[in-house]
Amino acid sequence: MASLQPIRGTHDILAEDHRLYRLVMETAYEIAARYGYQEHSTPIFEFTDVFARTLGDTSDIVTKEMYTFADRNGESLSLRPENTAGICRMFISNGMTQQLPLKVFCRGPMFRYERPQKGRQRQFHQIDAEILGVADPLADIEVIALGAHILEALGLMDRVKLELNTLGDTESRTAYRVQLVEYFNDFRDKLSEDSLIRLKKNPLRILDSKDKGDRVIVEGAPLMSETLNALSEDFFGQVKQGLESVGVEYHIEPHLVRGMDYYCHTAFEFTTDTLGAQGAVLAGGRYDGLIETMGGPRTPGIGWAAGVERLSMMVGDAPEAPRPIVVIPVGGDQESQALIITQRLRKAGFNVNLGFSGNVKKRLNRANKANAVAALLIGEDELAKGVVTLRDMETGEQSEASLSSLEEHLARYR
RNA sequence: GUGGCUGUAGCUCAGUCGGUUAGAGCAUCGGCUUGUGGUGCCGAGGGUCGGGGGUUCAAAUCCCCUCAGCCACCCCA
Repeated sequence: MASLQPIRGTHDILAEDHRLYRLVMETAYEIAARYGYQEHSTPIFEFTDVFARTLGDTSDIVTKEMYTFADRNGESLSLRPENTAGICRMFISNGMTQQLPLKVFCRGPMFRYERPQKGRQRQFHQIDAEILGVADPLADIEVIALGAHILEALGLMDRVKLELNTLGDTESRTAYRVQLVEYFNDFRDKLSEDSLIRLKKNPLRILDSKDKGDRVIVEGAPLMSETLNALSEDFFGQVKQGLESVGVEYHIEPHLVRGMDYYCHTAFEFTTDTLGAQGAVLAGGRYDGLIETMGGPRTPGIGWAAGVERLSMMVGDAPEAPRPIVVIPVGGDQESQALIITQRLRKAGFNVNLGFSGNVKKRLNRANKANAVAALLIGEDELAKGVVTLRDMETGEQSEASLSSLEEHLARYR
């Protein structure tokens, strides 16, 4: 039994879910295309280093959630836990520096070894939008506006809230970090165990803690906004202003930080309270130093990722499956004719199903279950007259349709 | 990695003071209708009671282990 189950945290995506996922992904893709983003794909696995070096050795994703294994050459490989590192690697590998600014749309499966729960699986799917090569806040504004546009198109805006923060540039963040450590050091005996570790490795993340005790302490912590240098403050100001000018509402969330180390300046997250404990629906930020860290030319970047399963859960209902016209040979002798007609109609652009076996009753029954719009009954009598019987499956009305002009008779079922 | 709840037919679920062949609804298949679906009537098939071990004359029911699902912590999309 164990071997016939899918691996924990993975599942088969059946037809209905696929329709829903496609709706989400296609909507996102089409809108991104309007903004000039083109779809790219990177492999679902990379040298482990691609993720380990970029995500930072403090992130949980790298330290305990990656599927890492040695291939037959002993090379350490990992299934991608997110897409940004891969995109930056693609940018460097393909020498795409001449194509800047580069707007990338991606979609595909990601893998994280986590305990599954609502809105969280070990294999899940993300859509992704990134702009490489634009240091200007206009890029931040565009990328966030794109995210908002997609959420709006999916009808989710009323259940989603945009949280916005800045992490500042390196100078501001370093200064802030010093302040934070100083502040939290006074509460060493009161901080949660996790946060004590964070204090050493990545103090900013204490701000994000859900521990009740921590939260009280965090209340009194100094704010990033107080240590921002002029440049960072100006940058953030432009982002906010730009968002206002295009009508994207946001809420400043001073404690919003990012899990990955490579982020700077703008950090944002569209969150919801409709997905249980999983709040983040579409989240991202600016990562100006990332490509350089990987060994590429100094190239700014900003982007976001969104969980397809999470978006789908919020959208709720899957679109209906396409409704076919069903071709039914009345007897065995008409089967070859039925096949020819079926194929002819398919080539003419109709959605057509040829029932595979059984008498008329069975085939009609199956047509009904397939939610057919119409059935074409092809029997001896019909063929003798050069017609088929066209049955509307909604009304039950039947009429004769001449074989020569079948396409016209069926026009309304297209 | 930690904690709570759950696991009986394809699906949703009954069934536990342990006791003969484990039930229902829906779904499936067949018939009433050998050229006509959706509603009706009749009938049939389908279950290692998640898996393993233990207690017992006897286990779906009690105990232990394990796997999986859900939810939460954690983390994040």
